[in-house]
Amino acid sequence: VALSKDLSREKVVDAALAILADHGLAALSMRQLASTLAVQPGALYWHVESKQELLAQLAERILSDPATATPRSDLPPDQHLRLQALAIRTALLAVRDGAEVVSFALALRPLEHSPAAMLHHTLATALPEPDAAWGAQTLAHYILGEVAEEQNHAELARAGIVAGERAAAYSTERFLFGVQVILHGLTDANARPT
Amino acid sequence: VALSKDLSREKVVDAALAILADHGLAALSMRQLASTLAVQPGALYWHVESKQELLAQLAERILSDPATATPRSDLPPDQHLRLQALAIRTALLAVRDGAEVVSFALALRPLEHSPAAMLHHTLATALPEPDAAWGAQTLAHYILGEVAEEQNHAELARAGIVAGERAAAYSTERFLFGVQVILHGLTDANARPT
DNA sequence: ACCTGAACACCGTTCAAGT
DNA sequence: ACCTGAACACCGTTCAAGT
Repeated sequence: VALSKDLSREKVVDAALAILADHGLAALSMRQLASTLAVQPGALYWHVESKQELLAQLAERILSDPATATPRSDLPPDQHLRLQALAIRTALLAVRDGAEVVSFALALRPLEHSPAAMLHHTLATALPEPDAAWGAQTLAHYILGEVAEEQNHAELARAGIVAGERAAAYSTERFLFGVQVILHGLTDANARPT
Repeated sequence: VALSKDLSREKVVDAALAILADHGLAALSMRQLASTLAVQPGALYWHVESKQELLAQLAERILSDPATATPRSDLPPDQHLRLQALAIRTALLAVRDGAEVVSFALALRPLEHSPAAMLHHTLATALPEPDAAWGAQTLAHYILGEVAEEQNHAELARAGIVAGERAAAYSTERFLFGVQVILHGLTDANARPT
């Protein structure tokens, strides 16, 4: 993407994000990344500690969009949460294997704008603890799981390993059904196990 | 594990499961598997089509336990579902990286005993379609997401990449909270988006 | 300070050739 | 029918040496 020399951490992450978006996680190797930047593989390690850390950087980038573009907070909490969930899903879908990269990064270390933290911010205005925190985690799991399945399926279809199938199977409607189920289950005090 | 020659598909899967359970997914390479079986790497490909297919076989093994040991069905559906969810979680936790292997396999191809199908069988006795089917998927995502996070964290802690932390963070109680939220949200007709 | 060149220790998969 | 030997085309990471 940037064919000139003089690497920087930013250029490395930019180029990596471009490879991820265009060709997916399987195509994102340190060696391929180096060749895109017209540089030897070892040069990358001056700017980034490891491939794991690079993936964490990519996850921050992917999540920075829905984190900044937060919808107007004058809405009732449940509507606000639906918009947030949709915004997170859209951001993950915008990059090939986005959900897998974010899931991996979340396991690796806390992220600046984790989905659970974003949702918790809103959920805390409507629920007591620990319901708000646990509910945010449950919602975040659902979002990442749903998108990861959708994208995994898309990757395998692209590789010709599974049938292409109808695109309607993973519709926004279905996604919102799950969000609605979780939100409805949360907004009842009896949800806590006794 | 089986040091004698005369390979078979079963012996290959057995040995692979042993490596997975003992050392995790990162240690499960075809070459390492071959050396465990005292055989050349190429020999494996006579008995299994690819590493992907081998992982799918492992997923079937992991899930065969909670699928057969189905709890008595004379219970009310919600109690039955809680026991099923716990049984699936236990089976996934029994093998290192179990949730990740099952998630990958589910993306690859339909499994004999997929968590969603097992849960759907019970859920269909209490809900109309498509609520039962979508609800089963939502629950399955939650279970896999919860256990995957727990296991990913454990793997990274084992590698010394993240702090060990208190084990109480991922307790059964927290898991059941999420299950309860989803079940409660499902058992209301208003859960469907309008 | 930043990058090259070259190596180390690995991968999954294929396939002629042997038995 | 089943396995070996050897290759093909890759990996992530390190590190002396250059500029």
